[in-house]
Amino acid sequence: MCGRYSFIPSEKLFLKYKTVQTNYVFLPRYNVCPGENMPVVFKKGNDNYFAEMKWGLIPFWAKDKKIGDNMINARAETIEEKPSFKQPLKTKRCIIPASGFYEWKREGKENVPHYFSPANDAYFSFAGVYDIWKDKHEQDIYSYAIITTQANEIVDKIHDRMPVILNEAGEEQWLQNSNYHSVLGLLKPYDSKKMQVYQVSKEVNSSKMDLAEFILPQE
DNA sequence: CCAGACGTTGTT
DNA sequence: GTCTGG
DNA sequence: CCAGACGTTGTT
DNA sequence: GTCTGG
Repeated sequence: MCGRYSFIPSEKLFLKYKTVQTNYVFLPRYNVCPGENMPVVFKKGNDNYFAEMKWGLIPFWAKDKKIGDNMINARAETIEEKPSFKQPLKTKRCIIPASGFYEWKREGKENVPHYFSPANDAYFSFAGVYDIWKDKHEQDIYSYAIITTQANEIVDKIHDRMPVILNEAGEEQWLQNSNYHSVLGLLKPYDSKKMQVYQVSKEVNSSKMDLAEFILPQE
């Protein structure tokens, strides 16, 4: 899945993604929810840029932008076949930087949130696709979906799906405007030794709250 | 041919 | 049960 | 992803 | 826009 994540900005972002620096204002976020506007890295020409995009991919041909509410994730296993994702896969690949992500473990009637974060790095690079939709004023609306894959050994204890996370070598390959067949191999579960997990407060379940304590281990 | 969908997740 | 809002 | 709503009328 | 189902 991947329906919530965190994003704690730092100067490292510009170095890591070799982006052209802009006036983009980054705010620390501990509970990013579907539908929100968040920074995403994409390539334009030979340069990488940050752009603010809405989480939930609205296909360029959509008549109603609400279709994007259902497009927060794209399954790696079927992304090539899906009308909403096949064209973005070819020409509109992007990276969503994240400090960590949440997955819920179903325990009877309870949903128990767990937080996954990098063991060493500052950020995860989620593999994503985006699209550009025009609203009634011909304004470009950018939106994105996070690609998911089967869980690795550490995530599998909590949940059976996880976001595709790119390693350093994969990041630039994914953004490059190359034949998409050559990057499909990147859509694999991440090395579980490069991440950690712990249970966190159920307060994160409420999308209305966004507190730094959400990413701390629950005692 | 036209009409209608276009998605993932989890749960049953 | 299913949709909407965050 | 989870939480919360899910409806209409008339009156203030 | 493009595919599927009827």
